[in-house]
Amino acid sequence: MHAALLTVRENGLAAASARTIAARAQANQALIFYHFHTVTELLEAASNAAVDDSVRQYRDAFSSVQSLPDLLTVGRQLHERERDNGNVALMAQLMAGAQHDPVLARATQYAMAAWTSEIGAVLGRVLTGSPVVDLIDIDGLAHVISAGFIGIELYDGVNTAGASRAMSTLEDLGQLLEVVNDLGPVATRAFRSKIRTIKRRPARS
Amino acid sequence: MHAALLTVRENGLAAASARTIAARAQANQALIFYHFHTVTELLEAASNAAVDDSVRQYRDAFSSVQSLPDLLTVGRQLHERERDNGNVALMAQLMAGAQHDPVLARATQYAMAAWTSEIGAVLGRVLTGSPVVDLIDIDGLAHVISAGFIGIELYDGVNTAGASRAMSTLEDLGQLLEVVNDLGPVATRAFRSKIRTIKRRPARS
DNA sequence: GTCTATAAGATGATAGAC
DNA sequence: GTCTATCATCTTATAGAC
Repeated sequence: MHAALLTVRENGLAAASARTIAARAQANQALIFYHFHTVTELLEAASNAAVDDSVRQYRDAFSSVQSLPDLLTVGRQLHERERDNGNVALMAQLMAGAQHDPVLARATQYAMAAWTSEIGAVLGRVLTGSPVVDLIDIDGLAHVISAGFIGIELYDGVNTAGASRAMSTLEDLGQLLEVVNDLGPVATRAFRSKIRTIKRRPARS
Repeated sequence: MHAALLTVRENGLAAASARTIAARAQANQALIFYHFHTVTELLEAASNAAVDDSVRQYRDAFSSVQSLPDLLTVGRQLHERERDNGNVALMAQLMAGAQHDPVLARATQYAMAAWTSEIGAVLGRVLTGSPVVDLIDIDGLAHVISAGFIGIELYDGVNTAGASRAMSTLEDLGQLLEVVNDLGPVATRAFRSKIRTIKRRPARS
């Protein structure tokens, strides 16, 4: 399972054949089919275990978050570590393969559900009572963040400078929420009333 | 070229072999190598042509955009059409493959540069003078939007409900910019001063 | 559980006839 | 430019010895 994840992280899903993975593990190719039936089921088992492990590692950091600036700090640390150890690239590869493979689809559903529920819980705790929740759906925001990280990671492999700029801007958007969150009572009232006029004329179709 | 794009869109990059593409075009497999040298170079040529075509189609709509609400409307229409015709899924597949293939990397660089420069130009026109540019880098925002669409499209193949929620929230974030943009003079001043205090304590490492 | 051997097929790419 | 035929290699997956 370790060799399977290493292969996808370093060489991509296309290179993750039974023979390549087995060679990396110094094991026999036939063992993969004996233990996991198919290569994709091996990837699923390995991904699920890795996700459980990563999420468990961040549970403490998440539960200590009490404010939006806290969350931005912890979120940045988490993303940097997960990106550096290749887990985001791994997820991106699996998700691309998942578009046409039901087993990989199940694996990525599991991973995304695990992360978005964690992120959503923290966001909910930090943003309750904030004027931004009048406009922004918390659960939707958790999905945007998770999916956005995947997109930016893929972009990073193609245009590193552009991706790092995108990451900075994503953090700036978090700071924008922070600014709105901390407006004084007068500005907050103006903000809320402006939201109402926009909601009366929704841009969504 | 048409058959190549259809294959990637409908069956994924893993299925885009010379034989599969040629069969779809009712052509001979060997012709691909005669005309394009390799399969990935065929994909590059096809993708570049498709991107040029799509961008040209939207140039008029983009140039008519004069306000942020305009942009959100045009942006939503553009994304819906590009998603429905499979161009976003195509880009996502190519970008995933681009992580470990220099030719596909070149193709996706071309595509992303074409889109982000268009989006960045409109954003710049619409947001100049707005208080949000004190905090948000326009070019970075264009990259976030492009990469974000890719991520959400991949997520859509795995969790349709979650992805549609993410898309709605992305639009709500656009509306948040609109709200901030349209605050009265008093609230705008409060907003700008709050940005300054946050920038003095930057969250970025 | 782990190995060898092998089936049965797909793949990129080329040589050479037309 | 287009075709057939082919090579060498890789693929998943299984049968059967140990």
